[in-house]
Amino acid sequence: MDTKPLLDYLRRYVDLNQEEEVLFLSKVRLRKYLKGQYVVQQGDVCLYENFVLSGCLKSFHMDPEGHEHIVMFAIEDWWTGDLGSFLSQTPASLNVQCMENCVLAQLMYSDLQELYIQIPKLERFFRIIIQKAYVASQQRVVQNLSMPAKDRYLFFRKLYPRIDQRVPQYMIASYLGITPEFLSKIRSQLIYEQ
Amino acid sequence: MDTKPLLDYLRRYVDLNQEEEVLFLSKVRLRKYLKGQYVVQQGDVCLYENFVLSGCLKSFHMDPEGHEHIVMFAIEDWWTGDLGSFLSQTPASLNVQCMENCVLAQLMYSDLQELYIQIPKLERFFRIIIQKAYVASQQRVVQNLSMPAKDRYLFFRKLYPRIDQRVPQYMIASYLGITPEFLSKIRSQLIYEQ
DNA sequence: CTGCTTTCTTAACCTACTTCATCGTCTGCT
DNA sequence: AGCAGACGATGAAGTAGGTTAAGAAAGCAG
Repeated sequence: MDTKPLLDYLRRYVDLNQEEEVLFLSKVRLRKYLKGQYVVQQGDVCLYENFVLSGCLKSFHMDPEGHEHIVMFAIEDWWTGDLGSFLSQTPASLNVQCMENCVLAQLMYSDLQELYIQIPKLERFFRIIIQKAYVASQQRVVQNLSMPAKDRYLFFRKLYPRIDQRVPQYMIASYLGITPEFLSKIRSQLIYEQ
Repeated sequence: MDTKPLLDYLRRYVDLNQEEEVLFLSKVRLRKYLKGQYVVQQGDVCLYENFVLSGCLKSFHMDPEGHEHIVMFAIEDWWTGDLGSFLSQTPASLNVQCMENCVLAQLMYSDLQELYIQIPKLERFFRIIIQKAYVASQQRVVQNLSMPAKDRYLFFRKLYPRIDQRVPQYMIASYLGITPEFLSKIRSQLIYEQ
């Protein structure tokens, strides 16, 4: 498993020379996780920003009653972690857990700070990542306020076609903010409608 | 109306010398808006990041059926605008409208880019602002998924004590994602409970 | 003070969604 | 094979929240 997908991703947003790319990669650490393992735990400081080379993860918040609320999924070519915790180096409010065996490319906070100094262009790169995360989150707020569950589910399928197949239904229900039973009902209704 | 509150805010996060502060302020433009005026309109590119010196604004998304969904409020010492649109200079998905006469300190996108070069420390400042906005947005996602309307309202009152008094109830309802009638029911229930 | 508009409340009825309980199906174990 | 545990489907009954419609308060112009 190599870091080519990460480089490809990087090159989409910022133009580094050979030397800079080597320096960047020297700070990247590959790490394997098994299905079920936690990459970030609620309450801990999120030490790494993680680029998914292979596998599938969920990030979720556990509320005081012990219910999971899935905030996002991540598969190949996505970033994951608790970005808020990572950026401010304060305790995470999210858990990030592997739903399959995963290979992640990890960037440590302190290394990233060094990289910013050595390769200022990277500031731009990470600003874009934060920005995209922010826009996505805000869009999700508006959707949860304005759409009924069925529409949110249809939107979800359009937005993440590859994830819909790969993730158990009750987790999609959690992502949508409804019960698995109701998602089941929505699905059977959608099949009937065709 | 002067820019002291903006300077105070700035100083909380970044340490500028006299010269840098003067340069920063030279790029800031004060502007008055009347009640009802739009600072940003859905579809336009958001040209300014706005610091509220006085007044009260709402940012909301208008859905295809013509319903408003309030994403956030802003009063003195808050930033407002469509941050996603501003950062990427793409069309805004939000409207920002004054609910009272307002005085805003505006920073134009191109001026901010220049400032980043002249005062690199400002990158840090704005990264923190984006970060805070992102964390708040994500927290809102989790809350909308996990809490019933009553709890969300109680949380809202705790988080924005000054805004609760200042904003008509039906807008708070829109922010919470419920109808004004239901908010009224919640409120009378809360009074009864004491 | 009067009348007009905008906001808030109340109440009856309706719907989207939840809860709970049951059953069928598919895994993977040993 | 045979069992256990996870997952999904379905249906009955309950609840959170929406809709509609009417009236009471409250702001504000004349």
